[in-house]
Amino acid sequence: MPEGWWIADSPLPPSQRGTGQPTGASGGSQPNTPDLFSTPTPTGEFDLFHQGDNSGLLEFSDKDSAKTVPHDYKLVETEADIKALVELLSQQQQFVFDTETTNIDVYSAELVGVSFAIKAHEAWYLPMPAEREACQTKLELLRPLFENESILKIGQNLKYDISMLAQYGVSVKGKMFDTMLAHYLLEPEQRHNMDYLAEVYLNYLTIPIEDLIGKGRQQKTMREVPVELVKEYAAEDADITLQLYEKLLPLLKDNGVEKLFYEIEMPLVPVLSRMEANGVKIDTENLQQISEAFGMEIQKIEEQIYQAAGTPFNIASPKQLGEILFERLRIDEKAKKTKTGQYATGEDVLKKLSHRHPIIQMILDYRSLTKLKSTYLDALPALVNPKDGLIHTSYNQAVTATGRLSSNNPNLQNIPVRTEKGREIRRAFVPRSPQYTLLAADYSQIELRIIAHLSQDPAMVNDFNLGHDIHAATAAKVFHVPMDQVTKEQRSRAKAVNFGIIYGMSAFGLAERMELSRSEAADIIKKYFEEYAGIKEYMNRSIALARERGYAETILGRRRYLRDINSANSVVRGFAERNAINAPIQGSSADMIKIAMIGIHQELERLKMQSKMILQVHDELVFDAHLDELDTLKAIVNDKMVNALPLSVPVVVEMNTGANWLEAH
DNA sequence: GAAGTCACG
DNA sequence: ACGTACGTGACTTCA
Repeated sequence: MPEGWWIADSPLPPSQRGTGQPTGASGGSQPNTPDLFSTPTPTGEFDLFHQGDNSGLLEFSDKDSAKTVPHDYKLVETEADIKALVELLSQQQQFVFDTETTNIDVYSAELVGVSFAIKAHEAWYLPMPAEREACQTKLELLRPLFENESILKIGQNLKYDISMLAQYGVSVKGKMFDTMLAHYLLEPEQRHNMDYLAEVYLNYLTIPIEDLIGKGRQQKTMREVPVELVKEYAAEDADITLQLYEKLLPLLKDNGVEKLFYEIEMPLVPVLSRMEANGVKIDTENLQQISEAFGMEIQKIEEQIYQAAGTPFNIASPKQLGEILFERLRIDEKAKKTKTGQYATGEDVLKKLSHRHPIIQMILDYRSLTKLKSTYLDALPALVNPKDGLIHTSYNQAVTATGRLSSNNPNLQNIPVRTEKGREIRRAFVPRSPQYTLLAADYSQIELRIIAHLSQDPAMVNDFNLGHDIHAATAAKVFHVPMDQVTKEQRSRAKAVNFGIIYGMSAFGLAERMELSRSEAADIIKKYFEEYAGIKEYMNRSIALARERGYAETILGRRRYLRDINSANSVVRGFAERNAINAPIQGSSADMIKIAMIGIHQELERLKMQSKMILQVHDELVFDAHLDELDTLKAIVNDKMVNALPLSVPVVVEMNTGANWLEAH
């Protein structure tokens, strides 16, 4: 990524956004697409392609506006036909492709077929043989197409297709357009699946996949479905994706997110695909040992809890636990209730009651141990891929409202670190072989640096420019003591305030978390804003701007629509206002690390390095670093992370290596 | 499938 | 007078 990043185009008011926008809660307002449905009735031309079934008709099941759309979906089977198709596609500037597979998990899926489209209402489907060698041979005919740098590849959730083809040694190259990611930038908080997009933007109901493979216990794989049916389904997906591309393309520009799309989100797709494929080595024996030890400890605590309660019960049931604590033991006469009327038994509630009865601490211990055991110790070993012995997480690029990634199956972005016992789990994240070591690189205080940059508050900018410990510097200002005389307590409180700032906290919220009275908390906040007046002004500006525009935006113009920002309900409006403060900060940080990831990936490729980027945890990147490359890798990682998105304060990256993730921290 | 809880940044 | 810090995903219980 080149230096000298751009400032987002000046935004259009919401009223000038594209007409195809689903709008918040009232997302039902559907754009009219008369051109699509005014297509002439089938001519003899279409009859040439009819297969003797009803493939020319798509009927709307639950729409009053049942319509007939003529289409032309062709099965391509013979080698001659495939070659002719490849020839045709290779002359295009762009094409849509979509893979059909036997499984949603790429690492246990086989290719079943590939569909293509280059213009609306037409598509091709190529079934692939079940036999691996034959499938590979057939795929070789398509390789030049996917690897052609000069053709734009269009798809819906391209990471899946790219990962799938990579399993067969085919790398998809050239510029890309993912309709899912395009829509994510336009409406990050809406859904982005194809069925939804087709309905909203094309007023079109797609064939439900359940119609083919069934659902529940007796679900089939795509391989077991008659090829004529798969053809209809797969070709439709390619066709719809093409039509969505045509709708979404102009909207990216209209909404000022074109650059973000082509220079960040799209280039990130193959990077994430590769990171997922790289995988992470887990020391499962280590985890199993800890699990056994935890199991015995849990059993002991369980008995103590039953003893203290005077009866056995299901400790994992918040309902039963609440009744034991607040009805049987009467630990708190005015116990807090949840919104459904149950007793609240969350950690923050229990902690405040821990002095009242010894059972409380036992329950907290029980909870933390069972959490660690079920979510990590027992779950992770079961997710190791038997083919390569590695764990492959999946990064979702279109989930969060702010532009962050999320990780699932398993989530590797919430591996324990805060408590002593939990932290031990990180020892089980190890290098893939003895020739490797783990390198962890994380941005230091990135969100506060972004606030300093956005607000240009002189005091905070100065603290960062002088390389001060920001929380200590804040404590010195708020508590009126010299920097070198700040106590741990003062620093810790200042840190809590700095965090609160990022989230748009209230005095009440701060008091809750710092165990201060509300007035003490209010006092600290008051002093904070006296010292950092620019921060307060920035927060007010963020809210005012969101009010005017209807959205908040990051440094690079990533938007989050805040439809409640003018709500008459102060609670609802308060949420939107805090989002107006937080989204640009959290989102700019997300933009920054995405740019860094793309830059690092390109360098690793260019230099044909063996080191692998394996994890992203919001402000941290983890690498399986080849020992011979360690110095080079560190230099690349630092350079790309520090220079990804220059701020008006220094961006600092901390790096460490170790024999496991815990030691690399 | 919702609710409650808790793991992370 | 009101409710109360941002963003996620996984597990368990229970209707």
